[in-house]
Amino acid sequence: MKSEKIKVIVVDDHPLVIEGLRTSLGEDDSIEVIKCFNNAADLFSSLKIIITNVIVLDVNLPDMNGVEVCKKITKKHPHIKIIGLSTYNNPSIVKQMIKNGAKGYLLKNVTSKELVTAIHQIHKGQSYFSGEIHTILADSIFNTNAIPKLTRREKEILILVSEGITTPQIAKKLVISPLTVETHRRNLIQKMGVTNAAQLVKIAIEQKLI
Amino acid sequence: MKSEKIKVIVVDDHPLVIEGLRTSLGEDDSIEVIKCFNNAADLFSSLKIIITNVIVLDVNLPDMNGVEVCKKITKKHPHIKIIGLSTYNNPSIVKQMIKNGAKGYLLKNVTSKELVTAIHQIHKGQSYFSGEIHTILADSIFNTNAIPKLTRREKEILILVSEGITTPQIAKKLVISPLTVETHRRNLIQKMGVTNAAQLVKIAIEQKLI
DNA sequence: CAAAAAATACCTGTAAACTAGTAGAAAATT
DNA sequence: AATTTTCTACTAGTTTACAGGTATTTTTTG
Repeated sequence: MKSEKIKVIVVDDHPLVIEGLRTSLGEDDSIEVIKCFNNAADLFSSLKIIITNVIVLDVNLPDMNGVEVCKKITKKHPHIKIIGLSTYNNPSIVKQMIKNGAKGYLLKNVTSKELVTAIHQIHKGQSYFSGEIHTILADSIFNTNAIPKLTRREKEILILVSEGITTPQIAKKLVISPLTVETHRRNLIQKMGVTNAAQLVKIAIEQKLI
Repeated sequence: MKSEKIKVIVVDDHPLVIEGLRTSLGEDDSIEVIKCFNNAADLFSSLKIIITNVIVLDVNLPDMNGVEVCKKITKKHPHIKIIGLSTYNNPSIVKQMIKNGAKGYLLKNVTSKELVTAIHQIHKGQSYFSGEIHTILADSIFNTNAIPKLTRREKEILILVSEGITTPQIAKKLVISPLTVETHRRNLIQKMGVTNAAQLVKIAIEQKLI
C-alpha cells in the first residue's frame, strides 16, 4: 500500500512553467501539486490555511525577493521544505537561499525527472542540488567570499553612480555634502573589493544589487 | 468543419517550459505541437524534413544566439512564422529579433491564453507583441537609438575598463600609449551616449556587450 | 588598388575620482 | 538606556578621467 502523497506548492510567475510543473509532477503518483501561485503575496495568504510538505519556489518573483520569501517561509513554517528554482546560477543568491533555509536548489533547465527525484529526496529530510549548483557550493567552501552588506544610502548612491551621475551632482540631488558622497563611494569601493566605479558597477550588476 | 491545424514547433532549453507549452497549446483544438527541441542544432536538422507553420523560439538557447537562429530560419524557411520568447525584455534583443524576421515577441510571463491568441494571429499573417514589448517598440520609433557598433579594440578596452583596470595599466597590458587608450575610452563613451565609465559599464552590460 | 574605417598617438586643460585618516550626529538595534 | 551602525562632514594630496581638437599609420573593405 502506498503512503500518503507528498503535498507540493508551486510558486512561479511564469504560467508556462507552472503548467509544466503541474503536468510533470502530476505524472508521479506519490506527488500531489495542491496549489500554484504567481506571486509571494498570494502564497503567504494561503499558507495561513493550507498545509504543505514542499514548496517549489522560483527565486525571481514580481512582488518579493526570493531570498526574503525563503526567509519568511522558514521562519513561520519551519517544517516546510523549500526547493529554489532559477534560470541563472548566481552564486550569491544560491548561497543566500541555502542560508535562509532552502533544502534544495535547481536550475530551470532541469528535467522533470530530476525535479521529482529532488522532491522525494528533500521530503525524506535530505538535500538536493543540481550539478551546477553543487559546483558553486564546493567552490564556496574554499572561497569564503561573504556577500558584502550595503546600507540603504550606499545602495542609493550606487544606483546613481551607475547612471553616470557625478559626485557633485549626487550631492545636490540628495542635498548632502559632496564630501559625504565621496565617503559613501569610498566605502562602496572598499566593501565590494573593487578598484574604481566602473568595476563597482560591473560587480554590483553581477551580484544583482542594481 | 474545422480547417487544418496550425503546426507549431517549440524550441526552449527548459524542459519545464516545453512541458508547459505542450500542455497549454494542446488544449487548443486548432493548434498542434508537432515537435519540441532543446537546442538550435536539433531544430535545424529537423527543419530539413519537417514542415511547420509556426516556431515558438526561446531566445536564450545553449548552443546558439537567438537572433542568429531567427536569422537563419527566416533565410532558409521564409514561410515559417517565428514568435520570440524570453524572460527579460532586453530592448536591443527584441529589436534585433524583429529585424531578423520574428513576427511576434512575448515575455515568458504570458498566460497560455495569450500565447494561443498570438499563434493564431501570427498564423493569419499579422503580428503580435505583448504589452511590455509594445512599449519598447513604441519608444524606439522616436528614440532611434541604433545599437552602436564597437570595434574589436574598443570591445577589448571596454572589458578591461569594466574590470577596474586604469588607463595606464591598460596601456601597459596592450603595449600601446596611454593616450591611445584615452582615445578609445572617449570614443566608447561617445558611441554609447553615456557620461562616464561607470555608466558605460552599466549600459554595456544591459546591451549584452560584456 | 583606392577609399573607408580603425588603431595609433599627441596636446592642453579642467573636473572628477580615488586614497587615507578623523570624527561628531543621527538612527537603528539590542 | 546603552551600544552599534549608519550617515554625515571635513582636510589634504595624488591620480585618473573626461573634453576637444588634430593627425599619422595600419587594416579592412568595396
